Amino acid sequence: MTSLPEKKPARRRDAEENRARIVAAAREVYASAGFDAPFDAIARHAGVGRATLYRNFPDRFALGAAIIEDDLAALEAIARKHGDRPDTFMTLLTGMVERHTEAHALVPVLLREPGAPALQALVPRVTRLLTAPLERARAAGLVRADLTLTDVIDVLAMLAAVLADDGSGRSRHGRMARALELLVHGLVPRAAGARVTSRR
Amino acid sequence: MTSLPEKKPARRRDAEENRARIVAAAREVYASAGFDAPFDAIARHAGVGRATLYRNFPDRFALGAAIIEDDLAALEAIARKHGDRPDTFMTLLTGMVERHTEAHALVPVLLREPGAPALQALVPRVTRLLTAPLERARAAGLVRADLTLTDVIDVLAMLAAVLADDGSGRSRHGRMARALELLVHGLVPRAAGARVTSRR
DNA sequence: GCCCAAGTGGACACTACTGTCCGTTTCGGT
DNA sequence: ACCGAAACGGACAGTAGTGTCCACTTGGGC
Repeated sequence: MTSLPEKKPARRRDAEENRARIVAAAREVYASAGFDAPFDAIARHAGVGRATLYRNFPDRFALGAAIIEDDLAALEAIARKHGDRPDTFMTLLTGMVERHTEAHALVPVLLREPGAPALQALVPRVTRLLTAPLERARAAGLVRADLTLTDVIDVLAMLAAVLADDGSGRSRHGRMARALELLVHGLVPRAAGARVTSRR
Repeated sequence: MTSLPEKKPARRRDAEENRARIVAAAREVYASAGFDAPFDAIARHAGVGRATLYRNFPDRFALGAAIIEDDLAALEAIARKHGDRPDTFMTLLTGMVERHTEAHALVPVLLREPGAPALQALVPRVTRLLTAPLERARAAGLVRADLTLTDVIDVLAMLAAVLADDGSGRSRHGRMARALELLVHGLVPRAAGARVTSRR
């Protein structure tokens, strides 16, 4: 069903270029103005008309999906390259922080969008990317034994939360790195017996 | 300057009631529809006209500030009650999770809003609430020695991030508690030497 | 019980964004 | 170089939210 070679009607070169420019522009605009940024602003920033944008991406979710797909591909490449090593999981986590995080931060934000069919299609791919590395990291004792995939999604959401500019002048990268550090090692000292006494 | 007793022009009873109803409604609407929820929806949910809402709160930030002020007062009471105990800091953190978190979650979200004069006025109050307990917790070794106030604000933002409904059916409370647990104890096992090798 | 100031909420004009339509331009095969 | 198809982008009408105005209602001092 996916192997029909005669399915390509041959895209025009300029159309392909425009598509790429739009995705790049969307990256920047989403990063600076948030995911709710006016569609129009993205078109203007990309130097195309709004109609062109709509022709390529029916709605903002499709556009978000395109961005995420790029990043997902990059992360999958990292995972492939690192193979079965038990620290692949941590590498993926830090990889998201390392290579500037606006777009990756969309992953958790968008995955929990209810009415976004284009995005739900990506969920299994994210699952596939993370499941095996997480399992191996757990087996090797690099992460706590009770850490689930759901936890990881939430962790990504938490990391995304510190992306918003707080006017403190600290770079996004610096804040992300610090947040990851806090998350990985926890708020309490390693040796301390402090615990969360949420109910007696 | 604040001690003029003749400054009260005597509010009317029904006006006071409406104001309270609006704040309560805003709590629910913000929680379920997010901080960007239409002002109109809040008015309708409170059973008042939009003009009444605007008369009480010139913009959504003033309304947000009113909500936060309530919660802040509650947390200040907790802090006062716990006095100098070194675990007051953790109690404040868990307190936010315990007593349903929609509104408290606004704290970090709103504190980093750039154009929100009504909110910036609350910053020193938040600072005052947290500084001493944090210091005492650090001194007692209950939290890591390098934990700063800025970190704590980011932690609050991170906790807020898991409030968004993810459709998983897990309760907000449950997710918050889990997120706090992860944050407090970290992703790596207590004994493990795993570290974030973000740059070699 | 009366009256006026305080308070109310529906109506209105305004703005920002959305999504589509259509006349014009550009690509690429011949 | 020519031509048809593909792609473009400005223009347009529709919609949702905002903030204000004003004729009407209500509380509370007298």
